[in-house]
Amino acid sequence: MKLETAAQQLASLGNPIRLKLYRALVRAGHVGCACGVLQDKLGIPASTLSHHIKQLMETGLVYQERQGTTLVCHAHYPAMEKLVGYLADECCAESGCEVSKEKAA
Amino acid sequence: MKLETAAQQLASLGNPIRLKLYRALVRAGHVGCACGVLQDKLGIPASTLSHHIKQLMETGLVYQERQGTTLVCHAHYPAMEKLVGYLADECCAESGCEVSKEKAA
DNA sequence: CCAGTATTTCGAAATAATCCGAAATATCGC
DNA sequence: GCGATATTTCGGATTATTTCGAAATACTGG
Repeated sequence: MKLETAAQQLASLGNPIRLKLYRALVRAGHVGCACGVLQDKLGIPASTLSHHIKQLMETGLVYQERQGTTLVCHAHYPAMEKLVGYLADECCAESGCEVSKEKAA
Repeated sequence: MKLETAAQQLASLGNPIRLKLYRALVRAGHVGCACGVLQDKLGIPASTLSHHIKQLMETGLVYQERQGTTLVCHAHYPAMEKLVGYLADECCAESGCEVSKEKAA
């Protein structure tokens, strides 16, 4: 994974609205969540929400799928796994933290 | 962990220079790395580097410790573990991804 | 306490992000 | 194709981030 890509994904999660939005999608699981529902749930204007969803899609953390007249948003789990892996990758190589202990086990 | 805190930490990692810097510290392990060494390693002006280190310290991902005349920077592993945990927390509750399989095991 | 090295603060310009209303676009069922 | 519903694009004002040189500050060793 490229550092530049990871930085963009982290930046896209580094905004309270987008993080809230992303976590709502993660919680929604594989059925996803419609833009309109997210709008109601988060209580923010449609144009602002659309802007943030777009950013999350550009970094590959979220994708959309049309179902009838609505667009359903999904968290792209593999992308998140890769990102977390990238962060944990070199984690605590020398300090023997929990994460590295789990890796060793 | 507060969403606001997580967002700030993610944002602080969401910049190529800071991510590179942070990963250098992670790789350095418990011995850490002096500001001056980081400056040479990353090849960026001291004032810019200081600015980015400050941001990482404000979010709690990095801390400094004085050793003689130099300031040594350290990655704060527990903060990273909490952040990764926050992201993985609700990950794939319904989709059965790798992470949730590991959690179940 | 002075010289020397290490790091931060200041200042200021360039660039980018955030926000949201209004208008535009997309899709479906009929 | 028309009307209804859903979502995005546009415009632009406001605020925040990034950058780095120069000056200021912090600390140690002697």
